[in-house]
Amino acid sequence: MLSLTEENYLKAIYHLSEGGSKAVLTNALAEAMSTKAASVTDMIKKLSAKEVITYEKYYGVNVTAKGKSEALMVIRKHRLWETFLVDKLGFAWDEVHEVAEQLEHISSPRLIEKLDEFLGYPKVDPHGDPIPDSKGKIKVQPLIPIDQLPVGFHGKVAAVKDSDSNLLKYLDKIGARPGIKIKVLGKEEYDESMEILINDHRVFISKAVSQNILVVG
Amino acid sequence: MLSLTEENYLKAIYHLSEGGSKAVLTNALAEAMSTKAASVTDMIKKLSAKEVITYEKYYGVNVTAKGKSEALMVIRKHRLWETFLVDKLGFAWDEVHEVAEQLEHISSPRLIEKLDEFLGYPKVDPHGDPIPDSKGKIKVQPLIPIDQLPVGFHGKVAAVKDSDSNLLKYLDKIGARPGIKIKVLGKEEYDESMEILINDHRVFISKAVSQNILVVG
DNA sequence: ACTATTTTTTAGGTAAGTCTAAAAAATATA
DNA sequence: TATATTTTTTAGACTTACCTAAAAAATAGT
Ligand SMILES: [Mn+2]
Ligand SMILES: [Mn+2]
Ligand SMILES: [Mn+2]
Ligand SMILES: [Mn+2]
Repeated sequence: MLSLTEENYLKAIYHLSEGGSKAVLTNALAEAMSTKAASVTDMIKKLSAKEVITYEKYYGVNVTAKGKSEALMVIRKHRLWETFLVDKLGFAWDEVHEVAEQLEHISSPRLIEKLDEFLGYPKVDPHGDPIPDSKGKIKVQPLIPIDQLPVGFHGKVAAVKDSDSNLLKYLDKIGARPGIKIKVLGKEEYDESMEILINDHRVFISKAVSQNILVVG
Repeated sequence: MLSLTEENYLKAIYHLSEGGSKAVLTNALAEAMSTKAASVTDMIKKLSAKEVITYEKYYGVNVTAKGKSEALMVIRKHRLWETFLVDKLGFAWDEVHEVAEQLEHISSPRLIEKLDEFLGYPKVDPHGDPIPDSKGKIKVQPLIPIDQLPVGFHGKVAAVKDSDSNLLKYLDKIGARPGIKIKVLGKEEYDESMEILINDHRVFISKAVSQNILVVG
């Protein structure tokens, strides 16, 4: 149905529309896809013809119900493969994203159901991101980056941003993994750095780090 | 280096050149790729430019050392994935080929080494085909289809042809799997059908079946 | 309200991989 | 050897996904 490229565009549109209720704009999508606005306009016409998005000229695009379902299937595959790579093959969590970007396009409903079963029907991927079930149902929890939390807050790490490999390496080093207890010990107004208690260790982290550690809101 | 399409052409050329020492002809390749001769001519120019084959106009192509190595890596991936699907995910051996055709193009040296380790460094895939090692070394045993064997021969099934899903379903039903003992009980000259002893059962099989069951020559 | 700037779309073009139809080369036949 | 047939290549065209440059629409500034 959708080509590999179309799947990637649709996934990007879905992610950009998460949270915000506004339409996804051409330039934002071009930025996300590392491509040019003209290419985006070409592609959104195709996706619109395939009825996975609605498109109004100059006003951006919205994902349809059909499109959301297809996007969630790609995301399901991505996160199941990441889980496989970490849990079964022993990959580090900072090594899986690029490979999962390829594996998410393998087309075989049977494969993904068998993989899900093999992994024990995981609810979240190695970075704490929820895995949509076979019907496309996803548990959306509002997550808050810890840089926005007050001093004294304590809870558990729910997820981390999985975009940057070097960030993930550092988060792993300080023990900031999903499920780990975390407490905000202090905040520095000047540079928005903070001191946290994690894994029974006091750690100072900059905002560049703290905005990538998420707790349930 | 090579695109998905180029990988598929190269693999087909490699398979067509196996056994025979002659150059692979345009029409044979077109047939194997389910495409037209004109498309093949275009592609072999590209593969020749990338030095994975040598090409002489009107006389066909040959795989270079570099090309053989690249083809064997694709075949290695295909067979490791088939083994994963059967051994770990519980696929039947007639269900894996199409999915492996997709998975063989995933590009990640680390992934394939980890997968090999996870599977316990298998020597053959579910159909008995040898899996090239990480250096591209493959154990080539001369295999003979049992329709060419004399009455009275006994040995073990080494491999089966994995091309047709319905054939594989039937072979599985009569128990013709790699490693199973087999004996030729009788041959009928008229239609080249034969009676074999397999799995302690006498089975009559037509040539269409017997030419797809292979033993070590 | 009228420019100026930014954003988006359109126009036209490229590369990969495919096709059909026609030309060229190789092979088979008489 | 000359002709007929088969095989292969070339020519020209289509689709997908991309690009640059120019036009059009929307937004911002005065
Ligand atoms: Mn990821
Ligand atoms: Mn992830
Ligand atoms: Mn196969
Ligand atoms: Mn096989």
